[in-house]
Amino acid sequence: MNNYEKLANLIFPDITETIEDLEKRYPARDLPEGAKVTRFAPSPTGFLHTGSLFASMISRKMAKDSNGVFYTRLEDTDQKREVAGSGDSLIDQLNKFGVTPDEGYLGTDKEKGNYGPYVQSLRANIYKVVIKYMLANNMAYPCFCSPEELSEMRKVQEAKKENFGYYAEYAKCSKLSAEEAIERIEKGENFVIRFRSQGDYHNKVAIDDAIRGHIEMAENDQHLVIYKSDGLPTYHFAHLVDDHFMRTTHVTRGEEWMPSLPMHIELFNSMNWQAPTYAHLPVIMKLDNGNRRKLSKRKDLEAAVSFFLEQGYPIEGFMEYLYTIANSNYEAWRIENPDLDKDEFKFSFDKMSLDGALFDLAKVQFLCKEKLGRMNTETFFNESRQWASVYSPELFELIEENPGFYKQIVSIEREKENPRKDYEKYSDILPLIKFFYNNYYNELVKELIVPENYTQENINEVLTKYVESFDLSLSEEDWFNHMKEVAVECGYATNRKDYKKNPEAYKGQVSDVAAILRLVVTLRLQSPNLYFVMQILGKEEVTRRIKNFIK
RNA sequence: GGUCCGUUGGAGAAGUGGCUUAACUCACAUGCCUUUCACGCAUGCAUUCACGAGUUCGAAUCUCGUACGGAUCACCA
Repeated sequence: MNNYEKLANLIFPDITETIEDLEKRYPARDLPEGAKVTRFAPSPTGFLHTGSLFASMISRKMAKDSNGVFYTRLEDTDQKREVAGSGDSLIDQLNKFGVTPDEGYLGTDKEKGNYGPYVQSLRANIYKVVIKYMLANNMAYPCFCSPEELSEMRKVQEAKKENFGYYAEYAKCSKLSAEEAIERIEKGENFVIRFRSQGDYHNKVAIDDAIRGHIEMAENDQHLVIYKSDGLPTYHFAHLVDDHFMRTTHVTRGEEWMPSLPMHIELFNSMNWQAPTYAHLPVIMKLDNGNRRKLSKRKDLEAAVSFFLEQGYPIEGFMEYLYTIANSNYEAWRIENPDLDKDEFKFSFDKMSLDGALFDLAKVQFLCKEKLGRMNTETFFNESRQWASVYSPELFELIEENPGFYKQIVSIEREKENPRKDYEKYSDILPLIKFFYNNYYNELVKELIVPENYTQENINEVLTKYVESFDLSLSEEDWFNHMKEVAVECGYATNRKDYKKNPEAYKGQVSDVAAILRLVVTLRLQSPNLYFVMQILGKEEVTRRIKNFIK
C-alpha cells in the first residue's frame, strides 16, 4: 500500500465500495437513441424562484421531446442555509405548474427511480467512494488552511493584482507529502479535501454549449474544495458524481454557472468520465433604474412563483409566457396552431436567446386574459372555485352559498368567438362581480358618487319611464329597442349619428340612458352587457334597485 | 482587477452578405364598430440595427477596436 492509499484509508476507513461497484449499481440507462436525461436540482433554501421554474420547465421539455427522463434532485449540502419544509413546497409548486418529474426526489421521504437516493445529504457515502479513490490516486489532498489564512492570502493577491484563489504557488497544502498530511490528521487537525488541478491558466479549453455554441475559456487551475469539513461535498463535486451516476446527458442551468465550466470539465476529464452536454440558460431580468438585473426574490414580487399562485394567474397563461421567452419561434407556432396543447411544440436550444429577457408582466397579463377569456364556463367555474378555496375565503363563500348564481355571472359572454376578457387573474373576479350580490350592493350603493352630468331630474325621468315598462323576457334586440323608446320619450337621440349632427336638439343619446341604468343597477360606469346582468338579477331585484334611485 | 457572456423599437424578438424602404407578438397612440367597458377591425410607432473603423459592387448580417450592460472569482448552490 502506498502513502496515498494510506492517507485515503485513514480518512475513510469505513468506505469499502469502489467506483466499479457504483458503476454496476447505476448502469447506463436503457433509452432510445437521442433521448435526453435532464434534471432540476434545487436547494431547499426557500420557495420556487421564477427563474428556476423557467429552467426546470425547459429541462422537462427537453427530456419529454426526446423520450428521455426528467428527474429532480435535492441539493441540500448547505445545512446552514436550509429552510425547513422548502423541499416539499418546491416539488409541490413544480407540480402545480405542470413540471412533473418522471423520477427523483418527490418530497420528504418520497422518491422514485433506480438512481437514488436523490437527496444529496443521503448520498454522503457515494461521494466518499469517489473522494477516497481520488485521494488514493493523488488527485485530491487534504488542506489544513484556516479561513484566516485564506483571507490573508486573498488580500495579498488583491494587492499584487493577481487572480484570486487557491492555485499554483498559493496552493500550499498541495505541496504537503502524504506522510505530512497523515501526521497532521492523526494530530487531530481540521481539514477539507481539495481537488488537485492540473490545469494551466494560460491554456484554453474549448467547450461547446448547446445554446451558446463554441466557447473558449481559460483552463481551470483552482484547487477547489470538494469535501467540506462537515463531511458533505461542495456543489461542483456533487455535480460531477451525481450527474455521472444518474446518467444525466444534458445539464441545463442558469448562465451564472458558466464561469465554473472549465472546473467541471476538468473534474470529468480527471475521472475519465464523459461530461454531459451543457446548456446555459439566459437568466430572467428586470429593469431597475434603467439597469438590467437578475430578478431578485427579495426585491421583486414576481420572482417568487408563489406570487402568481396567490394572485390567481391561470397556470396555462403563465406557462404560455414562459414558452414565449424560452423559444423565439413559439409565438408564431401558437398563432398557427391556436388549439394545440403547448406540449406539442418542440423546443430547441438554438431558438433560445442568449441574453436574459426582461420579465414582462404586461405580456403575462395579456396571455392570462386570453386564457381566462377562452375558458369554458365549467372550467372557469371549477378553476376559480379551486383558487378561491385556498386564497380567497370571501369569494369562496359567495360561490358556495349559491354556485348556480355564480356560474351564471361568470358565464356572461363566454363560450363565443370573441369572448369578454375581463379577468387576468382569479383575484380580479370578486371586485368586479360584487354588485350582483345584494349584501355588497346595499353597502356599495351608499358610497356611490353620481357623475355630475346626470342630474337627479334626468335620472328620475329615465328611471320612472323605464321601470314601468321594461320586460326581461324579451330578446336582447327587443329589450334594447324598448330602451330606445324610453330614450326618445325622454328626449334622447336613439343613435350616435343623430346626436352628433344636432346635439342641441337632444338631452343626450341612448348611451346616456344606458349609462344611468347601468349605474343604478351595477353601481359602475362599466359592466358586462346590461341585458345579461339584468337577466341574472331578475325583474324584481332590478326594479328594487331602480326604484331606490327615484327621489 | 481577472475571466466569460451579451448589445436590432418601450418589452419579447425575426433576421446568418443582395428578396429588408428591418417580419411577428405585447405595450402605447389614434380612428372605426358598439348601450358602457372589454372584444374585434384599421392605422401609426427603429430613415435604422450600441459606437467607430475596415472587408465588399453591396453589411443589421464578416473582421478589428471602443463603449455600455450582465454573470462570476466561498468549506453557497
